[in-house]
Amino acid sequence: MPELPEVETVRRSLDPFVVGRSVNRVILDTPSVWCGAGPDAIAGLTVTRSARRGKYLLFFLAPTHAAGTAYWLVVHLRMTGRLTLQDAPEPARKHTHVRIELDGETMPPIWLIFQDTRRFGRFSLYPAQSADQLPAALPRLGPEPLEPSFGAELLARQLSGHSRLNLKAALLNQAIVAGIGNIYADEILFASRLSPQRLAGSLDDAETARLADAVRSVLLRAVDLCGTTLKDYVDGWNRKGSFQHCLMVYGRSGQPCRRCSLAVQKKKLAGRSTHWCPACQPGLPD
DNA sequence: ACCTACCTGTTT
DNA sequence: AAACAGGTAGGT
Repeated sequence: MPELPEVETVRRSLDPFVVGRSVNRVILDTPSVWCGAGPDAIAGLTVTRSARRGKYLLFFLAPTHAAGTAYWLVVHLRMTGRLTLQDAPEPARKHTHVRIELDGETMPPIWLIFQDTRRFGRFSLYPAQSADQLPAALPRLGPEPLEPSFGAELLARQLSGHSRLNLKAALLNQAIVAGIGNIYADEILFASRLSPQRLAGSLDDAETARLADAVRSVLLRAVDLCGTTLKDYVDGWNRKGSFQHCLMVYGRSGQPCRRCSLAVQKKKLAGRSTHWCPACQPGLPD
């Protein structure tokens, strides 16, 4: 489900409703989804901030007493995870794994519910220094593509150690750029007019600039449209995204390219299904 | 730089 | 029955 635009949309939808509330209790229906410090550690702590790094969603949990320990709660939704809010207590359903009751001082309690059909998603809890310093335990992640500092120069630097990697694999590599997954990698390459088979080391300056621009523009537009709902993805209030109506190549194999009408191709690359237009994205012969 | 495993559900 | 699905960790 969730690439950067979807995770950012979930974060924005949850933030105003969870920040300022404290954890009443945590019900861990599926213990295997929880890593690091145990869920009991956050009882009584207050959510003071949400953040996102790549596809990771983070909540800072501050103690009410100065002597207490603060934590980062780090959530990764992987393929089919959903993090939603419910006004009423929600009984555990088939794929419910975590339920957190949050209390506001004057507001009635609200429930943060984690559901995940495939059970790939994870909650990780780490003792924290400060809300300004993200947990060091996150895997090595490349730059945030929506930060102002991201551009052709930074992308070229990130790609420089991977000249023999094809562009599809490069965009999927979270250590090169954080947050891009299978849908947006294909859409970014289409917008760049670059073949997914091109090698990272083969780009000239103009091509690198086009790629960097497309990374930003595609992800920004997808955030504006609240992400892509193919099947499972919804935001914190069960609302679907609408970027699925804007897809140019992903999921369109055999259909005419929306720019030139030639049939969109599909093949497995970097272990993932990859969609591209052979006319708009000329590259190596197959 | 690749492969498989992790899971369940849906599509071919 | 087999392939496939928004992702990543861990193996070779």
